[in-house]
Amino acid sequence: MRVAGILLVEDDPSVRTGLELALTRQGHSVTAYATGEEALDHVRARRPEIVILDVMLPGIDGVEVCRRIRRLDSLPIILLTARGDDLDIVVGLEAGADDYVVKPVEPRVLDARIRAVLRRLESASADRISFGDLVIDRGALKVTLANREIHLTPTELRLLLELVRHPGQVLNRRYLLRAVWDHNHVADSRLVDACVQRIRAKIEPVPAEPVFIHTVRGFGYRFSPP
Amino acid sequence: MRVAGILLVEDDPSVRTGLELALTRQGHSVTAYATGEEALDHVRARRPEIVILDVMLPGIDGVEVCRRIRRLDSLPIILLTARGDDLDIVVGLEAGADDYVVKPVEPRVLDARIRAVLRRLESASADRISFGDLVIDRGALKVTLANREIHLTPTELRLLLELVRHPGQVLNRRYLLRAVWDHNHVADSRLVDACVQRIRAKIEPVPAEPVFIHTVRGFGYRFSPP
DNA sequence: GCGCGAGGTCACAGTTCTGTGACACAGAAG
DNA sequence: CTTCTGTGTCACAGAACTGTGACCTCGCGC
Repeated sequence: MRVAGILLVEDDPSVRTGLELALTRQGHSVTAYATGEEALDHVRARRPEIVILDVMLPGIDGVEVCRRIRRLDSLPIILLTARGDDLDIVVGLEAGADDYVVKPVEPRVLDARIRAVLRRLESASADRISFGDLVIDRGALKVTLANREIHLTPTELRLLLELVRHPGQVLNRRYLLRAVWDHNHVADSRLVDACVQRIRAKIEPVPAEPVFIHTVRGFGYRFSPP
Repeated sequence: MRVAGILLVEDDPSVRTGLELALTRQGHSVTAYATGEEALDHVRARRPEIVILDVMLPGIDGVEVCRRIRRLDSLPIILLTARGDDLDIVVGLEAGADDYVVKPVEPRVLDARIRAVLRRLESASADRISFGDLVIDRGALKVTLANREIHLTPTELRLLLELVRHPGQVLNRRYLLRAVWDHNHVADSRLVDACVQRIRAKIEPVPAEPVFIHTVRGFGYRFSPP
């Protein structure tokens, strides 16, 4: 069961307690506050995983709290409100909210929406890209092939990332020199070729018949997953 | 104005045409189909940016289409339906949808929800993280401070990324040794300290009074943006 | 203030990385 | 086939990186 650090902000004590209890039952870890100021302090100090924010708050209202949180962080925010007219929804979402839920809401629906938002965040911020057996973990700066770790040097990794960034496209040597080495090198040098060769030696099962990095004679190299 | 490649799937011709027109007016580029099969073919062939999917479809229903798209790709999906009861919402979201909208829906509300989902996707997959003047471009593996490029060595970059991954949290030396050097080193070594010092020398305006990487005596280091 | 332990700083040697040039090789053109 | 151009391969020297140990400094408890 996933446990998320939820920050709940709701001024009505009975609604707050009810939601807190329900979300805790769903397996979340919840911290609840009644005002926007407290919520902002909590965000600054503790960085919750997700914020659930009532719109009608005393003091700073929910939409404004949402805007201020956005200035601090890009963490997910779900707005919660009794007012469900179209303009409110549009304004709320444009303030940077990820979802807008109209009260009263079934706890399991809210839970499903929380999970949807978190799931999206996770899959999108996944630090790894994979092409068949080849996995590039950009968070850890590691590359694995069929679960075996491959050691790439910084230059090799940069070149590979640059190629991978444009899958299927042919990138010429001049472009790669600029992008990876960022100096305007002599155009005629074995530099790129040598680096490609070193990468191939590490990631291609049969370097002579490349599966990942293909040579396009007269143009450059193309990364295309098998 | 942002232009998104939207795939719209809706069997009712009048609703389909209406939404297509409205979304086009909002600046999106829309392709519309009436059945799930056509939609799946389109996803396979063209990879739209986002899919808006009616639940009640002839043949394969929307929720099932959603599941099958998820097997192909993690692209965002908004479910659209006339049935708005709680169970439907939960089932729809659990099938992998990013949002669930009940018809009839104001076009500008749908637009706002589309933008919210796309915004989340963008900010999460952004290749660059910035903290004040400090910008870490994980795509290009480059770090800039106040627009001046800072050269970090691979080990330094890894350590910085590891610290940045847990903003506000104190990470102890043992953890960092494992995460960055991944061997169980002698605990008492100046290794981590020396590396932190090297990073500070490069990114801290006044290394003696660090703004980014703070020492927490007795525990370790904490990255916290200024 | 004193002493202690934790962290900062530094220089250096061993290691790794990288750009270069020479040459081999392959594919296209004639 | 011959030639020509573009790419693959390799070894090597210079450059960059990194872990280590010694020593210095700071903060804290006494």
